Parts: sequence; C-alpha cells; structure tokens
Amino acid sequence: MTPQERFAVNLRKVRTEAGVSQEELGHLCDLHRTEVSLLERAGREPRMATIIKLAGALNTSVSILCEGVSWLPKAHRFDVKRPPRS
Amino acid sequence: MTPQERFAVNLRKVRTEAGVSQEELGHLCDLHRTEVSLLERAGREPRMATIIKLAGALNTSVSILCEGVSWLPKAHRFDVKRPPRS
DNA sequence: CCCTGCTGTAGCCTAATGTCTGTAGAGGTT
DNA sequence: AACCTCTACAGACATTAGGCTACAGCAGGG
Repeated sequence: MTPQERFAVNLRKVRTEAGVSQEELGHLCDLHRTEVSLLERAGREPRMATIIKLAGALNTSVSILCEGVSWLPKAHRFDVKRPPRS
Repeated sequence: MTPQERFAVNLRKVRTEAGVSQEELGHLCDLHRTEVSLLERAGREPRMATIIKLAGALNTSVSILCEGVSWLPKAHRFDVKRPPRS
C-alpha cells in the first residue's frame, strides 16, 4: 500500500462522511472534479496547497487526511498502515 | 504571505531547533540538499510525500510543518497567519 | 593563509500535478 | 421508457516539483 493509496482512502472516507459529492468538494476548494476523482483513486499525489484546501473544505485537518502514513528516516522508506476496514 | 512562505518558516524553525543541517536533513529523507534549501526559501511547494518525509526525519508532524496555513472554503482563499517572531 | 562545513543560487532535465473537455456507466426517481 | 446525479476514465495541455551539477559566499578553526 502506497502513501497515496492511504491518502485516497482517508479522503474518500472523510468526504462521504461529510455527505459531499466530488463535484461539490471540487468547487469548495477550487479543484477540478476530475482531480478529486483521481485523488480518491490514488492516481495522484497531492501538493501541500491541495491537502490544505481539502482539509479546509471538509472541515478536518491535514493530519487526518495523512493518517497512517509516516516516514522511517533510518530505513529510508515509508510506513503505511492499512486503514481500519469499515 | 503565501502558504509556502509559511511552510518555509516552519520547516527552518523545526530543522534548526533539531540541530540538523540542510544536507543532513536531505540525506535523512532522500531529498536533495538544494531541494531542502529551496523549500526553506519558499521557492517550492512540497508534495504530500515530501512533507511526510520531512516530518518523519525531523521527528515532528505534518500539522506542525503546515501550522498557520488554512483554507477558507467560502472565501475561496487561503488564510495564512504570520509566524510568531522568534 | 588555507581548509572545511553550511548555505544560496543558477541552469538543465525528467516526471509529475493540476486543468479542461468529453464520453460512459451505474443507480435512483418519475 | 426518459431523466438526473454521481463517478470513472480517456486524451491533451501548461505548469511545476524534484534531482542533479556546478559555482559562489561566508563563517570558524588549523
């Protein structure tokens, strides 16, 4: 599982729980609807501005969107935890 | 003040307080030395993987690196707070 | 004085993000 | 049936992140 796959899961979870469509979310944070779709399908890796926009539009925090992803400096690799099965 | 300017301030503050050089930090998180320099001079806007790498290498969190930057969905603009003067 | 460590900065390159348009399918409602 | 909403997905495009090399400056220490 890659960092963007975990981000995708987090984003979709937060968005659906907020009851917002991809298109509404895109409008809220000035992102194109296809970009939101790609992010939720782990097709893209968001930049800082994108993460902060999404967090603000969904009234959540960047930590929650990045939850489960960390970096192990000594091992020089990511540590991506599997999301809790809904 | 732009989001990346605020990120630059946050990054430099955390790095210097950790007593790490740009080059050491770059090695810890597999980033080039010049990239760390650019980020601290607000010349670049980091991606998610970059932010998480930096946070992991500096033993901090993404929230701290993104501190002071938020998105106002209704106003369709960022809200960047000035960092506390050291 | 020379040497070393740290940082700034310019340039070039590749790969990626983000924008936009359009098409298509699934599911629900009337 | 037709209609609507949401989403997936393609292709094309401009902009940018990040890697790399190289050179310069500036401090401190021998």
